[in-house]
Amino acid sequence: MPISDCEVRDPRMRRTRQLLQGALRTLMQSKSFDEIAVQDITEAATVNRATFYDHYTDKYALLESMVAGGFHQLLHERNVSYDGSCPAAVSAVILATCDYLTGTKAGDTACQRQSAFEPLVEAAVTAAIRRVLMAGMPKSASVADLPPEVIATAASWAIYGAVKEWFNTPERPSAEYVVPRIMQLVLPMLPSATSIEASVSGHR
Amino acid sequence: MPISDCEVRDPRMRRTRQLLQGALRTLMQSKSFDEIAVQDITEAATVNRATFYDHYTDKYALLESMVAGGFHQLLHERNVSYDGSCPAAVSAVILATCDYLTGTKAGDTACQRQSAFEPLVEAAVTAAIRRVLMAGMPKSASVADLPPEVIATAASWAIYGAVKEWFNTPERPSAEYVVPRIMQLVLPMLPSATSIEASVSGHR
DNA sequence: CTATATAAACGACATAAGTTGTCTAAACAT
DNA sequence: ATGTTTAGACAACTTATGTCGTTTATATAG
Repeated sequence: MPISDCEVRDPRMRRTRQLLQGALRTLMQSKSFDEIAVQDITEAATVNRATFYDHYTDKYALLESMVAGGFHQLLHERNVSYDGSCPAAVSAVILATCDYLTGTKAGDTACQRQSAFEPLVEAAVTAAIRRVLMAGMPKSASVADLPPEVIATAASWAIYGAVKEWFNTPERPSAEYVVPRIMQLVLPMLPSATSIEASVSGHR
Repeated sequence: MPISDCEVRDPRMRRTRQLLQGALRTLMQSKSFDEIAVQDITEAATVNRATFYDHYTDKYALLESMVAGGFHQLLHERNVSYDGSCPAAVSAVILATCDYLTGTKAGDTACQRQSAFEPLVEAAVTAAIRRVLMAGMPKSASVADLPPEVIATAASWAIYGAVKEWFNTPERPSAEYVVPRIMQLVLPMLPSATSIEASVSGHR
């Protein structure tokens, strides 16, 4: 039973996990994810195949941890703190999701383009988005008599779904164009937005 | 290369595919999906293992086609026509999604409970929801200057995400309770809802 | 009813996935 | 510095995956 990726004290574990992640990263530049065997990864990482299973249950788990890590880093680079105010954070998260899919940030994320639509990756990304939304949400907030968890999940999936569809659009407009529009689409779902809506009471 | 599931003329193909689906259904009542090998499925279906690959590329493809079929049937039982008016259809779809996850309708769907959260299944369900939403959406409609495809995807993901989170809630309320609330959460995303909101201009 | 085509059965094969147990080496506390 | 703890290397093994070619049975058209 492999151990969680974050908070790995032992430098040996850090080392091998980084080797494995780096190997997968490299391999994904030439092959698609499901063409890559565990053996390929371990060979590229100069790590024994059995060792792989000491860290991840399978190659999907490795991919998932890479994605989660990459996305979190992307958020961090954009200074999206987990306790930021909601509307600004939402905008940043949407933009980060766009960047993540398009792979604007070379290096870390470029390789993930091909596998971006693997359902497992999607699950990892929505989970990351959800975490941000939950953090930026007033505790025990409810929009339609629904608990914050439900709202956060729905909103995170909506964001990812919208960005994904945008990404798939041929001749898609720029991220700068869609981000505010997706935000407009999603904001009504979020508690702070409702209060804004209530206070303004007549918009545009 | 296996052929699409719908419109299979040859009764031999129908037979074997039904056997395979039934076998997976049965097996999933005792094992979780990833504990099931292709060999297990074919043995239970009294079908040669090689034959399996004449129909599905792998066990995930089989699962996906089962899910899509089951969900569509569930919608059909609820008389959700693909050209129905939006608000009513949305409510029905949300309810159908709840039913699908809880497996209220025994037989077809009960077995899928355990694997309901497999990302691949989720992708199949959201795709099915999206199809309904797209059908019930005025062509070339746009909410926030976004194309209907983006809206439909975002909404379908939001619906599934909300229902999923509700389903995971310990001591969750009844489906009858959440459905209208999830609807309230999601409707602002949809074109017909915006017009309603605009006309009412002061809710509740 | 017969001929054709098409699907399933079957066996065999190569490759990949996981598992297990032992031994070695690196980390870290005292 | 030393001993205990824990991770990695390695080999061997079991099981599962996916493919191929041939043979047999069934469906359907004429």
